[in-house]
Amino acid sequence: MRWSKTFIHTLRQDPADAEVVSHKLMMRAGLISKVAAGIYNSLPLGWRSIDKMSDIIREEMETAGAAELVMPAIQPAEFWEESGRWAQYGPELLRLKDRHDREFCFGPTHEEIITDIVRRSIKSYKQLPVALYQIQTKFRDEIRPRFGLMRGREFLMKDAYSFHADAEDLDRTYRAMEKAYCRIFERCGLGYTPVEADTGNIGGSESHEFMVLADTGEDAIMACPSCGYGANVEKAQTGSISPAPPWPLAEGDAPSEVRTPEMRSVEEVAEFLGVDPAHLIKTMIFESDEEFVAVLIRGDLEINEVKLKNHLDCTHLQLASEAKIEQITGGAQGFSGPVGLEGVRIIADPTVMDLKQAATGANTLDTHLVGVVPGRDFKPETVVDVRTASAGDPCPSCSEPMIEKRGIEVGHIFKLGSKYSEKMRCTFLDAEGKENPMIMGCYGLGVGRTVAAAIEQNHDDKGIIWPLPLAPYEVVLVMLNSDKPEVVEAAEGLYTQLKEAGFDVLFDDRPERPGVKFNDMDLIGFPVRIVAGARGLAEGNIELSLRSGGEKTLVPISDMVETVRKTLDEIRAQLPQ
RNA sequence: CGGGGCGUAGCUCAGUCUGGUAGAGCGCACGGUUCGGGACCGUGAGGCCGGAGGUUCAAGUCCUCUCGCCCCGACCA
Repeated sequence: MRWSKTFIHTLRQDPADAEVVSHKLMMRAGLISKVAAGIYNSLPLGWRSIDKMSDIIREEMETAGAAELVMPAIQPAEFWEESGRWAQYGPELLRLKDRHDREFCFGPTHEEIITDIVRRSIKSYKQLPVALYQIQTKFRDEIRPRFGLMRGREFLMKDAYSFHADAEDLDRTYRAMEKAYCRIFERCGLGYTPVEADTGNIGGSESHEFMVLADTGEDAIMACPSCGYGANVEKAQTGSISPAPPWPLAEGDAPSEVRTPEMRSVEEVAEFLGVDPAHLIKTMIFESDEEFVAVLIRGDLEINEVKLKNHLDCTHLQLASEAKIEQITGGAQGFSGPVGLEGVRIIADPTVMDLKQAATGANTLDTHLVGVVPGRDFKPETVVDVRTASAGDPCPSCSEPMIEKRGIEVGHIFKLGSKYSEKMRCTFLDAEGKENPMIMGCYGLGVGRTVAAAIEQNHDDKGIIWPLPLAPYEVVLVMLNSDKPEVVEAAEGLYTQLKEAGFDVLFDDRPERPGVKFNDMDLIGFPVRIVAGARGLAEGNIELSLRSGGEKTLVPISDMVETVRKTLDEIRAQLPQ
């Protein structure tokens, strides 16, 4: 392709509305442009990278035994009503009506449709398993889209679904998908880590996320350097947390009230009372779908809302407002406690119940209770792990301290079980002639997000440094001094040769000044650069260099095709095939 | 939805506090000089100052309402 014939428009400055580096660079390099919040054009250059990403995904999906299909973006509400998600899904689901007033949605995911497809055709265990995938545009009306392709509302996703006669068979496909995902990210040259994950509102039993490691990642990951355990903080377990230090105050038969004016934070209260923050019972009032709950955690720890949400099995969960807290506890925010608290369920983290003596809010303004004994002075309805893991906590499998990393969730695989197949009666007859719901898995991968993550991980202050497999063009041929006929002749000739040799090459044939061309070349980040200019050609040479670094080499024009081939082979040799 | 910020030329921004007839740099067009790391000189085109109301002799600037965009939180590929 010739630069003059395609559509590449780079920006000199960072766009005002871009914050993270991948977003800035994708805009500046002319890969994407914005249409509305979270909605982007994929421009020719950007689309080439996305297309290459898609092809890698296709190859690995086929290897994993999945067949490609495409389902509609617009889906009738009836399927969603069948699965129960029409009511469950919040405003994130874009709902629309056709001219006959029939209800539809723009698909945020395709469990319902795929389940319908499979239930129509598959009737016997002999026809299982089935695995299907598509690469298709999704729409999720995210509360807050951000960071360009990192979290768009409209985005390209690969979603695969598998159907099985039993859990063991699902496990085989799940492992095959896990492996396919690893290969996809490895082939792109990305640093990633699979982690245990929460299933969110997709549902199911087991789930892993694939995280591309990047400081700008939106997700926190707890990882164990010694045994390799890794989990999203939302999901992360910990080994046993060290107990609170010995209680430094006198022990009584009942809690006693202490005035603590204006002291709302754990630190303030602990210091004032002369106890450790770990001696405090932090009491948080949450509002879920239909009720309020009081959640207790040790003062030095944090509540994990995802764990709590899963325990409560609710779709919405938020901290109660100040007014509600006063109404429920009878005291002001910051002075809540479990002693004498009635009318709400009390849920306690095990670390709270381990306390021998504790201090907590008295449900009265400016007052705390000390000498509180869990089990004696209050009894929670349930004791369950609702703690957020943090760096330094012991690993749940080997007890070594864990570290925290940040990552971009580029893939997420789930064991769905029979959640959808039961509701939608997607069943098969087993060898005994008995009807069973199929066991399902689903496997998502953000295509554009992975490309954005690749940039996040591969750039310098001049621009993108594409991993070869995702580069919009593997090779750029830059023609300098286009006013000199001998240069034009040589560059045109070389371009023809490179094309005929089958290389993925872009020919920068613009009559721009050298500085402009060099800067664009660095910004876009083509892996292999060939520069043809009067200076080198005077000696019969053309320059070759790599975006990733290293020296420029002078290559006789007649050897260039062979040199490019060798260079590309060397780069490819570094990547898994 | 809660909190914060921003909408002025194609892009990045000044001008808004203190009201007085619209600015810069880049880009674009034309002419000239340049030509291996975003050149220089000259000339020029380009604006309903996001939109609607209001206050005022006068509004980009003050007030009210709206729409859009960005950032922090809850959601997620």
